[in-house]
Amino acid sequence: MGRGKIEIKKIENPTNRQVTYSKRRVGILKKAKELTVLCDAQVSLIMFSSTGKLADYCSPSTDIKGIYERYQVVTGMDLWNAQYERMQNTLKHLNEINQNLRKEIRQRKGEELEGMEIKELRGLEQTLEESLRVVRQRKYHVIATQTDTYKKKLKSTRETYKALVHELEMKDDNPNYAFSAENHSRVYENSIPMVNDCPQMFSFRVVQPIQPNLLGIGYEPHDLSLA
Amino acid sequence: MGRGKIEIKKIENPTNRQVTYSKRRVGILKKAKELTVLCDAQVSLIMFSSTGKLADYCSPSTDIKGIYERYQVVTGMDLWNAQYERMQNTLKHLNEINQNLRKEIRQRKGEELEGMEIKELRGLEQTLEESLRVVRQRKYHVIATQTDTYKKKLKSTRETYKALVHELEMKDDNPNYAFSAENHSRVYENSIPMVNDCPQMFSFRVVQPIQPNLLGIGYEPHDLSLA
DNA sequence: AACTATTTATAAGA
DNA sequence: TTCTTATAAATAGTT
Repeated sequence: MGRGKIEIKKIENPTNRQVTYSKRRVGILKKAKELTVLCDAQVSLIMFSSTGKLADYCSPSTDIKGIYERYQVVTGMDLWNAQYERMQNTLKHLNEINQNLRKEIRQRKGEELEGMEIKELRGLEQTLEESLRVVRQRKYHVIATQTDTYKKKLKSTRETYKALVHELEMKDDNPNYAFSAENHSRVYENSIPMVNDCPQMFSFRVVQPIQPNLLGIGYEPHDLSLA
Repeated sequence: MGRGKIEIKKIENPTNRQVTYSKRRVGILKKAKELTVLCDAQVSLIMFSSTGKLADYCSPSTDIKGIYERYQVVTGMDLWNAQYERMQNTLKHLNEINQNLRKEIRQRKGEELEGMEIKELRGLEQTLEESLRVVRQRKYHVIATQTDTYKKKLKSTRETYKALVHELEMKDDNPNYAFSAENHSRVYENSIPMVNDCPQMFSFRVVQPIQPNLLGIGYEPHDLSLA
């Protein structure tokens, strides 16, 4: 489209090449814009001249980053840089470790034992026996500690109560002993939360368990009896 | 450039728009290629139609990655950050899951029980009891299967041995039974490999435990009892 | 950068 | 989609 037809091959004359680049750059940019507007398309055009000068266009409805990400999604192109690849590998590795950990848990739960040999089964059995021993020991320890705490609290509450009764008796005997009605009620209020602080201590043989969900891990207790 | 001049604004008729997109897409791609060749430029062109279809061109001297990296250098824009951050988050999340899985395993091993309440300890204890039960059951099953297999093999070997002895007795009692000296020696020759085929079957009850190693399964050295 | 002869792209129609 | 064709647009060579 010009005074003469030209062959599509590199223009060897640098000046000529630069002139043609300038003209055609304008042309293609215009085409890109028109395409965007006419056809409601998203277009990204990036050009580097042979001298390294950048010219670009991007549809106003998006940006280079958006185009780039969308391009990645559509083409499935990955490994765009070493870092990405490294992270991809780490991700894969972590996933594998996760799978193995999950498998170990399943086996410790007694699931998925099909492939195991006697040696392994015997080892697992012994590990579970030892674990069970430790858990039981710990449970008894906690129970003992809590019972102890409870006893102390109960004792303390009783003493508060006794003191209170004593105070009331004093007042009955000697009305001048009481400073005010306010003091009285305060002592009563304090004694109640001390009992309610640890409700499970009183109810755990009776009430059905609310699932403890430590770290999202439940061990599914069937009952709460002390064994 | 057509039968009539058109205004550069969105073509509302979808069919028309699609047709125009197809035509102009070809045109602009051609322009990009020509620019690349004629002017020795590096061009990247990415287009998404309004229906989301991708079309792209990239100068053969480079690739999309190269273009975008160069674009980043020139503009100072960071195109990788979004992607990087997303992966970083996934990585973090996976690591958290990993930690939780490890913690669950440790607790199932009876380690790290300090923070657990009675409820949880009781649940864990019951889970371990159940697991232990299943593992034992499985162990017994495997042992039973193996013992059974061994018995069958032993029985089969004994029968082979008996048949052999019987044959030899026949020959001793009635020399005519043998057709020739050659036959004799052949029978003897054959009998030797039959015994040697499975030497452990004969030595099993006599010799001190050379591990039978049926099916490649060995036992834990410290405990071979079935309980 | 401007001009313009010519080629090229493409809008509309089939 | 593809082909055709009249016409608009782009641009090569020139000034």
